[in-house]
Amino acid sequence: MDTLGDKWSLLIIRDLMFNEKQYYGEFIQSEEKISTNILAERLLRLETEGFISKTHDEKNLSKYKYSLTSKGLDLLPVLLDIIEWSAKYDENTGIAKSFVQRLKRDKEKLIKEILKKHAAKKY
Amino acid sequence: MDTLGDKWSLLIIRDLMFNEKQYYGEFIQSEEKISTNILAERLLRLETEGFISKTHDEKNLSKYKYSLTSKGLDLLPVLLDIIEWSAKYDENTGIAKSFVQRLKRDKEKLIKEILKKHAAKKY
DNA sequence: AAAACCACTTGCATAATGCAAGCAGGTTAA
DNA sequence: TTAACCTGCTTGCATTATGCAAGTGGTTTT
Repeated sequence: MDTLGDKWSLLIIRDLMFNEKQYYGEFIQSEEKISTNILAERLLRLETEGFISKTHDEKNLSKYKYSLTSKGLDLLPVLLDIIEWSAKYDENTGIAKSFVQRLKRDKEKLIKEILKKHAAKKY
Repeated sequence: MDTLGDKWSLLIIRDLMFNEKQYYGEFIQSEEKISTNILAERLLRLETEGFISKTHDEKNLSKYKYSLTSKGLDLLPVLLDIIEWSAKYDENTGIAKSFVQRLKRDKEKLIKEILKKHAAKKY
């Protein structure tokens, strides 16, 4: 996991996975305040490594839209386990308790649901 | 996950979790070649953050032994999911196929088994 | 046509990492 | 008992990554 072993890559993927973010400007506004040059470099690298893809936004052709590939989406179990761990050990994680509840109750169902949502967004 | 979002911390935890490594010198010999200053700093940080603990080796009191705390052990599901992901997308990962098989078949049982092994080592 | 927006790029300061050597405290061998 | 040795680091310095602020080029909005 050379590509993801840095401070930012996983956060970008988290934003794509759970926070409905798709545009450069949306990542910039994330609470963690990534700087613009790093964001650009990470997006390019994640694309090069096949975790995300970059397309023209169909509603506004001058904008680019980033989305997860299947390789990226397959990180969902990892992210969910990290969330579960964080809910146990990290105080101010900002994740809704109801989400953690669902996660513990039926992770498989939750996974399917999230994947479905992403599949729907593609069209 | 501020503590683990760097190049090395998770690798150290992996070595503790799966590769039976416990001593400074063993981490140094890992294939990834961490440098001594970084290893020292990471071990201290992981200990400070409660992921690992440092004790005197009972068989050789001049040596230190590192081991995972429960907070560290609770990262096991995360690590297993990463392994599962890697087995799918990363060619030369060096993980035994039999292990990945077991992982897919019955992750829960595997988790319990690994935790048991670590519990046994403490005494 | 001017202003604003969006997705970056560039330049430079600061921080993290890599590399090689050194060193302190305990153990073993002579 | 002294010297060599092992272990777990520390130190100094070069290289690389990250942070910050400003700038640029194309597009859209007014």
